[in-house]
Amino acid sequence: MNTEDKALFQFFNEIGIINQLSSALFQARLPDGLHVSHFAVLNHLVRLGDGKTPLAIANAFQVPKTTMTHTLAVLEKRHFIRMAPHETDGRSKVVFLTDAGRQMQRDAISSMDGPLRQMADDLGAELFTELLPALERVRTYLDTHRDM
Amino acid sequence: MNTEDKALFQFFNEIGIINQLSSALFQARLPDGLHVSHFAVLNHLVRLGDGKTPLAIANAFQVPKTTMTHTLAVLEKRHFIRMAPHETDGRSKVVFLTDAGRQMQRDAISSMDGPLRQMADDLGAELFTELLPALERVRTYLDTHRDM
DNA sequence: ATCATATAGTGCGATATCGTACTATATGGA
DNA sequence: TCCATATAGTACGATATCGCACTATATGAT
Repeated sequence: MNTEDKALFQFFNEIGIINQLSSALFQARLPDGLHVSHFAVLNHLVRLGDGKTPLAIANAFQVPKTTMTHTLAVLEKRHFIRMAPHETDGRSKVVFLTDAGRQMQRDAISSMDGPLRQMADDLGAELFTELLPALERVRTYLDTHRDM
Repeated sequence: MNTEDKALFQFFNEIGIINQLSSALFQARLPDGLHVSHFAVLNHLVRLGDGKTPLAIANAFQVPKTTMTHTLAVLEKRHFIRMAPHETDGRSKVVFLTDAGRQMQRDAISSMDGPLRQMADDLGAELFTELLPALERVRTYLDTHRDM
């Protein structure tokens, strides 16, 4: 492992730790025992629109479809989403947000408002905005090289 | 949620996705069904030295101590580590790497060599080295503001 | 139209993660 | 010394994640 490799290795190490710390932080703030993975799905549907198939959502998060089946079952039991049969594909389903689901997403977002603002104050929002383009490059690359 | 908050939110979103994608990538390459969390502990002990207590390791990864108990039990069953009583504190233990554990860490490292080099070639190693200082700032901040 | 193959979703079992409660030991003050 | 409190680790149960196998439906070739 040469110097370049070490840098990349350390990069993913930092990513992992930041993910762990920030997830724990968000988790502690989320209302009503909502899990981060549940919020992520609600947020995805709000941002990109609902009516997506379970498989499409699983692919978006790069998790196995069995995992998404479980997550969606929890969200449905809590009445944050509802599942309908797919219009043209009898094998498939489509996922819709309920009013309660949209409300929960808003509540979750605002529950994170405090920590986010604190971080922006302490570290400066530029730090994050400047990192974003590079992170997006890495993310896009990984997304298109899943079988590397 | 204002524009600054949105940038921070998107930042942590990117971090989460990159973590998911890179973990999946590493996981698929790790030898012998080794889990990423197991490798992380072995790697930690190699890099920072063994003889640490389970609690110290749990704190380093910011996971609950019960999680670390489980992880260490798996590593011990596989003979990658051994646990010894603490010299001066009867409540505590210390964790040591075995030769097999050190060997497994080396094998795991080299199993990731291919993808890492590929990424360095495709994206440029500078991309990662330039991001590192900022990421370290964020990580250190989160680490010292766990109860935010 | 038939059939081989691919795809969407689920059931099930294994493992990882985590919260709560418990035991054993340590520590500091009366 | 005695005791209240804090700390290290674990047992146990709940949930999340994931791989494998299965069913139902779709698609494409003949």
